[in-house]
Amino acid sequence: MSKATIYDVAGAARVSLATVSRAINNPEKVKPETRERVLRVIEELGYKPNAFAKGLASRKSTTVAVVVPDMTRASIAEMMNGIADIARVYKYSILLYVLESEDASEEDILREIIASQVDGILYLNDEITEAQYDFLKTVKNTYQIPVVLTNTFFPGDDEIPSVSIDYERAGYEITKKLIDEGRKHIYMVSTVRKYMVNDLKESGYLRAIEEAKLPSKIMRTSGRISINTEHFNEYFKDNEVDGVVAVRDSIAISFMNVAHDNDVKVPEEIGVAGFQNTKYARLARPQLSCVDVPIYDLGAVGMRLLTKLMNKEEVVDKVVKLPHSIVLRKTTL
Amino acid sequence: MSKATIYDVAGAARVSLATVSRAINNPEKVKPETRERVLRVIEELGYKPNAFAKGLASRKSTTVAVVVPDMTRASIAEMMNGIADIARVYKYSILLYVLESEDASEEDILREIIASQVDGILYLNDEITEAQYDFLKTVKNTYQIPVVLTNTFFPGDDEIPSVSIDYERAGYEITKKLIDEGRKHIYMVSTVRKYMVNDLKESGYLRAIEEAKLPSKIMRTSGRISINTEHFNEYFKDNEVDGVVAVRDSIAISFMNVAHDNDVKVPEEIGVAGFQNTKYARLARPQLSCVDVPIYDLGAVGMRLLTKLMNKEEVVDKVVKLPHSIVLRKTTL
DNA sequence: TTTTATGTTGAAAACATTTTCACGTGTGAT
DNA sequence: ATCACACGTGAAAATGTTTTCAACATAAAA
Repeated sequence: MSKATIYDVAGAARVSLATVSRAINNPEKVKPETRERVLRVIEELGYKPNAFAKGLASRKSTTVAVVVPDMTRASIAEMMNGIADIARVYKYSILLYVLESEDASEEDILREIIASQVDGILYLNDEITEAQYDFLKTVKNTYQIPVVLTNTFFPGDDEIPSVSIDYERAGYEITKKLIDEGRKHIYMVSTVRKYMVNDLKESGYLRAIEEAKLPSKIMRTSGRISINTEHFNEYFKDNEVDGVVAVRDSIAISFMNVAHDNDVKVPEEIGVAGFQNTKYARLARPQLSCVDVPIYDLGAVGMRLLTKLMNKEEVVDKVVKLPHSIVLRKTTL
Repeated sequence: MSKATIYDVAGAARVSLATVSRAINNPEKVKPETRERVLRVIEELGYKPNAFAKGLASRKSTTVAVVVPDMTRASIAEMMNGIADIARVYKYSILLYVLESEDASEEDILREIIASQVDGILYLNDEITEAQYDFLKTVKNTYQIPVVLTNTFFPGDDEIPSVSIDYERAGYEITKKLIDEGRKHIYMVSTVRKYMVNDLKESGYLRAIEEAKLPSKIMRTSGRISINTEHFNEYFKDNEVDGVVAVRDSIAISFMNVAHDNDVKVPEEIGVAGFQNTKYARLARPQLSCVDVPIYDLGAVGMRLLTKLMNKEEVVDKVVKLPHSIVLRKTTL
């Protein structure tokens, strides 16, 4: 019952351990005839190499660690799909580390990851502090483990490869769209907590607004729906608004719902746009215009890049920006 | 630089390998004084036991495999959070296996999982065929690896422990709610593809409908939004409907949007309810009434159950049903 | 004082592979 | 005929732990 070992296979195939190992890992180094025989025995016995012994002896794990802040975010889940698909084709297993909400002794987790002997690390946080980045660099350098950042990057440094999109430009473009519709009071709704990617979206917004010599206004909100609602209601009392770019689809929709309750028409009186193109965007009424972020691809390309690094293939572009697009639906003119 | 081994620690602390190992794993078996010394050296050297060697020697991995069909589903991601939290407290690592969309040679994946020497398997599919279930049983029995099903179960067999909710009752209750509002033409919107959990929701619906001697009607739709829309529009032409229970929040919302386009008022003319209580439900306008499924808990409890099994603790309830609730918002009276 | 039990430690075996090295054996070049 | 070389194979070392067993010291019991 309990698992067959390489000894069993060697015995049954009347060869040495070395040959069995080679038949599996370097098929070209063993005579076709013998290989056949070994493979047949392997099949019969249902033999599968023990991953621990293999990892120990070869000092390779064919496993990558994927570090995520919180699975719940729609973007993370979709990225995981991309990662998993590519991981499968390159035969890597995925060790998943979900960071603890706050206290997050991240260094400890990284140490644990190192102890687990992964061949590479995929880091999926949409925010990264300088300290974290530096620590990742030391991990990379002292342990020689490739690391790639997905959906973030560290501005002004490309030591750690990254794949993301040009959020600044996306922010610019979507804002520009509202400007071109003739809107004059366009707000950006961002988050209280500072995320690097949201910062970039804000800069893009600002660039477009300044270029058009319009007044800029950034409104910060928590992610919580009920709080948002109150918050937005205040705004409708006190301000005139005819356009909103939100950093997330869900925030845009929240806002739109409040607009509706205040009897202002979308998109006639106010144009609304979000970021990401999640399922929310199509379920909203009216359907939401937004920046489409190729989330799945972000994951897939990130993983692919990591495989190259792990194989010590040469990579030309260490910081890759995937193309985004603007999808226009019913919340803009 | 490169990782310190147990030898380095033993050398520096002037003890044998065995003592170092014990200081880590069975602290009570080593004199406090020596233990101190060893631990200090470990700290200094930044020593972390090599996971492979450890796994090989102990024949334990403190790793569980989590098998999921598709990360994108909102429920899966949230369950992962619960799983990860519990895994962390019990010091288990998570090896993630995302099943390939279709061809899914599931047996192969399970073999791979076994080779990877995990201590337990958490299976998160919302559907399970008899063949799959049988295979899981043989895995469990021949390899002695505990398996637990999360958010599914196999009716009429409790050999493999499971944690889910009573979908039949939930279906009954939510339908009953619409009936109690005086609605007479209540439809259930389910999926074309047969999922076990959806079957259960349907039975619950049918039980309530029959009890009230009302006509029953189950409408099947794909999950795709654009197709749904067309489909639902047809219904509005040909049928009278005053209530809808959908098997997923997103389907309920799709339906509601179509209702809106056909100028029928929710909840006055038609009551709508969904399942899950995802973020969609609160973002919808009007906010969706639905069955609240404790997704996070499903994951957490499933993982906890698995830890018990792995530690060979006795478990009293092999099939656990978590409590659900009905959350009433604005799409019902 | 001798025996017995208890607590602390080290030596060595076990875990299941990969990989290095050396050894034939046959083949083409000199 | 000899040399060089490639090919196919096996023996054994190496990988870094845990665990069993025995040894030793010390304390308690007789």
